[in-house]
Amino acid sequence: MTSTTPPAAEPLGPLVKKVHLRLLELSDEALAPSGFDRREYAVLRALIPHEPLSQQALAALLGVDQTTMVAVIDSLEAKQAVTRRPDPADRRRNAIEATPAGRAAFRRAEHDFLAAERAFLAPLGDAGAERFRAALHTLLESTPAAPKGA
Amino acid sequence: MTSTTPPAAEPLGPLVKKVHLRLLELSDEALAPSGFDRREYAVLRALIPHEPLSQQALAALLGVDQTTMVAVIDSLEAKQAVTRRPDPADRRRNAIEATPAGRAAFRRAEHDFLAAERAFLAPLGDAGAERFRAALHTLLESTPAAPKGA
DNA sequence: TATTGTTATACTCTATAACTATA
DNA sequence: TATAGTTATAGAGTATAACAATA
Repeated sequence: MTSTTPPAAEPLGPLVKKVHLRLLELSDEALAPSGFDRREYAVLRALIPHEPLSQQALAALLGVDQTTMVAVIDSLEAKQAVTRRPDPADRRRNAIEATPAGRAAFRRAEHDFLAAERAFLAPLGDAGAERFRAALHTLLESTPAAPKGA
Repeated sequence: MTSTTPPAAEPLGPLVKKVHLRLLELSDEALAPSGFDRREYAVLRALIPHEPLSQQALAALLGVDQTTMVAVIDSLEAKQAVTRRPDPADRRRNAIEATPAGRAAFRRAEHDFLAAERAFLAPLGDAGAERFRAALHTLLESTPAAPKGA
């Protein structure tokens, strides 16, 4: 049927959720060769331009719990992608820093990851992809969105 | 390079996730007066145009587990929004049907829900909102996306 | 034997609380 | 006293497995 004006549009929530789930799948696939999972990738991405950072700073940057960050750093340290050492200025803090191998592995992972994103957005065309990204930002900026604690 | 070209765009996954979370908040707020939660609303929405339906049919329509559906129908039945009765044609099945009160409550809930969606999309403008919705559909249709079991 | 609905169980993810060591 | 990191625990949400009734 061509002239179907849908009497009831599909709710936005499930629609966005499906897109999100698909992105999670694509991200997992794209990152698989690197050996990093999504969260490790996100931590490296946040860390590398600003290292060294404390675990607390990383947790705040990514908006995740500190207890979660402990586990991610544990894992990245076991993979020798980052190092933990006491911050000389405040020895309660851990100064997290990427190793050279960690930085190189991240660059490779980022290359694959960005390629997967481009492939995902390709059906929208260049302009459409830009509009889509911009729309997401607009929607987020327009809604204060209680900061989780409130 | 000019100093403003973003060297690394924010990954799409977290961006879409934030939009999704915001939509969940808005949906909860919009549905609060009705007394239905998001899942109950989704079941009523799927049920009412096609009732009666079996629990299995509803679960398949919504892409959720059958065990989850049991709990949702339990809850809707307790609120006297739907009735369970054995399907005469196959007494293993439950024929789920909305009560008149359930249908009326759903219509009110849907009114509030759709208004909340419109308000959320308002910053994009009418055309932008349509493009955004269309982009979501395009992205989903373009990616086969392993059907969860595979 | 297969299927619908049900219950009980396990698993994942995340948040909360309590502990330590530093400040 | 307060803070960074850690650990242990509990909660929400969902999936898996086994069971009863029916086909």
